[in-house]
Amino acid sequence: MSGRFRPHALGRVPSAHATQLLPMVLASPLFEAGLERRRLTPRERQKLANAATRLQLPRGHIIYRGGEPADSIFIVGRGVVISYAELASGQRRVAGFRFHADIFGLAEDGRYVNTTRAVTAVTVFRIPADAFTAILQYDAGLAFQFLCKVVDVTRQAQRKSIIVARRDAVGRIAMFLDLLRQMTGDPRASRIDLPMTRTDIGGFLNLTLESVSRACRRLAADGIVEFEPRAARISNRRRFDALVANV
Amino acid sequence: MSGRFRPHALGRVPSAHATQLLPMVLASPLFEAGLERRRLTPRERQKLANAATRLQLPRGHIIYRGGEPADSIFIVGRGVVISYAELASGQRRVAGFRFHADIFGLAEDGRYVNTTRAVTAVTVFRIPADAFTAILQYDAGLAFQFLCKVVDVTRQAQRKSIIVARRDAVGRIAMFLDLLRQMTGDPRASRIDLPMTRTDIGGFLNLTLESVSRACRRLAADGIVEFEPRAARISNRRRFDALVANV
DNA sequence: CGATGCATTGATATCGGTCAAAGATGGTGG
DNA sequence: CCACCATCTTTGACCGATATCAATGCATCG
Repeated sequence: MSGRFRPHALGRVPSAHATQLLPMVLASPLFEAGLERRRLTPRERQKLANAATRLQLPRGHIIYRGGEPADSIFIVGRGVVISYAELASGQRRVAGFRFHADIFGLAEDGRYVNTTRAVTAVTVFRIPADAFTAILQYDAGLAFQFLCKVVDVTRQAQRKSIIVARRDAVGRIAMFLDLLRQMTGDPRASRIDLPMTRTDIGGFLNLTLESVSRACRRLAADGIVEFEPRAARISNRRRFDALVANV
Repeated sequence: MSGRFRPHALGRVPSAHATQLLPMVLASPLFEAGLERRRLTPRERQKLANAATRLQLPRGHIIYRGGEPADSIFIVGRGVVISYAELASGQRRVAGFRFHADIFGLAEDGRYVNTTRAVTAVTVFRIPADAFTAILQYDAGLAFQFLCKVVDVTRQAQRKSIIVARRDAVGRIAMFLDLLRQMTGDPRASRIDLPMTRTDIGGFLNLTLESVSRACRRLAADGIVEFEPRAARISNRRRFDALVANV
């Protein structure tokens, strides 16, 4: 989707939050031609580490709330973080989950958009927005890494919109598991970590927690996915893939 | 949502572009001071016009299909364009609608992601991607305009996700009308153009065309919105706003 | 070991999907 | 200018799936 020419719509954008602009720039045809795979060098890693504060947070800890002034960006070191908007009705629209090496804390109009909470005990690195901007300006390599990250944001937003468009709860759960598998580990792995609650999953998929529970039980009853306390295991790959592809 | 560090996910992107544009964006005064409203100057307009081809297309014309090699970007001059993905099932997931001055034709891996079609008779301007890139690199003003546009993309994607999360068809239609009003005209106007079909609206809202029709009729029966052939008129502002806000 | 949050299961109601058919609209060509 | 045809819209009947309300079971952590 695309709006009209409305420069003022940007509002006041502190420099750090300019980073939000970049994903779209990258998604544009300008950059369509080619980048090879690349990893952080020790030097780049060190640069980031110097600017960062390491935080150890317990499960359930609120990292920031939507609407608060945004002065830092965060990178997940270990654990899982959930990002959600709280609606007037009290319902929570879950925007997504953040895993190892994911960046979060992008802002709009100088304030955080969503609330983020530690799903598990987590280690996160906090980097002041201005320091982060400064690093990116003088380190093309890091800037590039960052661009890769934010492009992923749009990609996953698209994927989410396709998942939620499905009507059947079972299909949504299957696609959700598939999404998690792709984000957190080996895309061909059969075991998938599920540290979040049914409520959180429901918030992401627009389902009630009861529907999530029933859909999971049905997948188990049909011999497609086994559920362990905080994980899922695909027991029938063929039927699982068929379910996921059935869009 | 944010993915993991997967540089290769971008596909093949010439590093030259990424490294040049990023510092430029970050270094620009835009992100230091906040931005005031700004319009295309005659010179900027001329620059774009020189690079563009003007196309007159009839209603229903397919501008490009998802998967085709992407070599140009487009700007809507007059009329409305729809952007959608065709799923394996034959269903269409409508990503959004493009109006006057909207840019579309963003690509992934060198190919268009969605299919775009003229909802009405349209005038669109086609600009080769490389020419467009060149202009942006040497014209910070235009680059800024472009950034404003693409920021709008994320903003609207978020809004769509909230709309689709609603369960009631009537509420979704109301929010959709509200969205259209904000995009196409005076946000306080009571009359809203509706050039797209019920099927197209349903594709956007994840509803069948019958459900769209019923929801519209219900809004009419309740005296909240009147529907004319290709437009809607809000007859009870208070109740309409309450419906929209009831998220 | 008790308490608290989370998951499961059941009964019922509601809402949108599906199938079907008729009605309105707009565009085209005679 | 009018008639016809294609497309879009409205309306109805029925069904199925999920939300909702309610209660029980289960694990995890002090």
